[in-house]
Formats: sequence, C-alpha cells, structure tokens
Amino acid sequence: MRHAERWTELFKALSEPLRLRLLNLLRAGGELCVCDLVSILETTQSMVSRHLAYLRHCGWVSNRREGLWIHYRLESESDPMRAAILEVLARHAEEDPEMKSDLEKLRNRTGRC
Amino acid sequence: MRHAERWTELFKALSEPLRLRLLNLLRAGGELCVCDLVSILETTQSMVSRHLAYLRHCGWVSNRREGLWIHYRLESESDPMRAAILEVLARHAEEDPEMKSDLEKLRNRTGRC
DNA sequence: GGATTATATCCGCATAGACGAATATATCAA
DNA sequence: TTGATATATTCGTCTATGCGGATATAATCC
Repeated sequence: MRHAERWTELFKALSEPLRLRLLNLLRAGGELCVCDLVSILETTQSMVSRHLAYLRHCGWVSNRREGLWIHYRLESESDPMRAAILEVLARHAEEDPEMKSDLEKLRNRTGRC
Repeated sequence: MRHAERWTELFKALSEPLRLRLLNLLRAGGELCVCDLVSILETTQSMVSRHLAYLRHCGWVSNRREGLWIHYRLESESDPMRAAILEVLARHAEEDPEMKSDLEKLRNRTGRC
C-alpha cells in the first residue's frame, strides 16, 4: 500500500472521539485492560471493544490475554509517523477537559475491575 | 465545541488521500490556485474544488480571488495543533512516492494554467 | 450582450462506519 | 457441568461522505 493510503488509514483512526481518547489513555497508561477503559470512559463495553478492534486492525494497538482479562497497549514504536503523532497528542492532551479528566481517572483508578 | 471533537474534525480532514496531498502541496507551495492543483494532482476540477471546500469549512485553508483565479493557502498559524501536525507531515512527506512526485511537479510547474 | 475560462455546487447513487441491543466466545471457579 | 465474568462479534439501521457528471456562478474579453 502507498504511504498516502497508509497515512489516511492512520488518520481515520483518530477521526473518532472515543478512539482518540482510547489512544490517549493507552499512551499515558501503558497497558490497560478493557474493563479499566470502560470504567474510565464511562461508556458501554460494546463501544470500547468495537473501537479497540478497529484500532487493532489498523495496527495502532495490540493485545494480550491474561486469564479473563485482555490487556491492550500501543503498537507505535515501529512507525515513526505514528510515534510523531502520539507525541503531538501528548503535548496537547491536557488542553482538552475530557481527555484531561480521563487521565485523572486513570491515575485514581482503584485497581482491578 | 470540545477539543476532542475539534481534533477529530481536524483528523477527519486528513483521512482522505486527495486532501492529504492538497495540504502537502499548500504546505510546500505557499499559495496555489485551483488550476495548479488540478494539473499537479491529475484529477478532475470537481474533485479538487470539493475537497478544497471541505478543507475551507473546517478551517484548514482559506482563499483569495484574483480575477478568474482563486488562490488557496493554509490557515494553520492560529492553531498549534494544526501546525504540529503539518510539521510531522513535512518531515515524512518525501517517504511517500506520490506526495514526493506532487512536490516535484510543483517545482517544475510551467506557470499559469 | 455573448463567448470563454475558472471555479463552485448540486444530484443521485454507493459505501463506510457508528450506534444500541442482542448474542457468542472464552476462561475460571465451584 | 453449571454459572459467572470479561470480552468480542453480529444484526439492523441510520448518517456521513465519496464519486461522476451535470449545471451554476463569476469574471473577463470580444
């Protein structure tokens, strides 16, 4: 695939509020399980799972099973373009009240679901 | 509008190959008229005009009429997020054969349409 | 005014993808 | 095996948006 298309795929992943928030959380939180994300984002499990699948299919994240839980993490080291975009996101995330609040909830989360 | 939504709008603009190429050209070329863009991108006037309208409506570009011609330019100075993304694009544009070729055609363009 | 050129917009259609709700799958525990 | 929990996927529907092709608008020139 040409870069131009790979890049549009990459940006399409960021063109949805919940996916942007998911990436922001995984960027800040390292490895997180689906139930953490559901509780922080205050939405349905279906929504989170669906958008994580989207992100997985286009190479933004990968996952790992551990018993009942499935942990997600960013998969961005390989691609400098992705890494650069995440850096931009990191620099500006605190400007958005919603993402900022997501990050606070991430820090204060009580532990396992 | 919340940032998260403004940002997804912003990324949606980049989620289409022709729009990405348009932004890349305007970034490198300063101010360009529609006919320049049509000839460089080798597509229809309708396509270019439509996508320029999209970019105009979401604040990525603005335009200026001069006789029959309408000149487009980036409108990114005001927004640090946009500026940062353009910088990333600039750093990686040469990696994509298509965008690279667009830039070469831009340099070699003969002048007025 | 009529013709020409540059650009914008509209129409009809096709497809991607977002959603809620329901259901399926996988693991563990009793 | 049965039940409970965590996660994934499917279904039907709805909206956004991409496209080609046609047409509209606007400025200029004769």
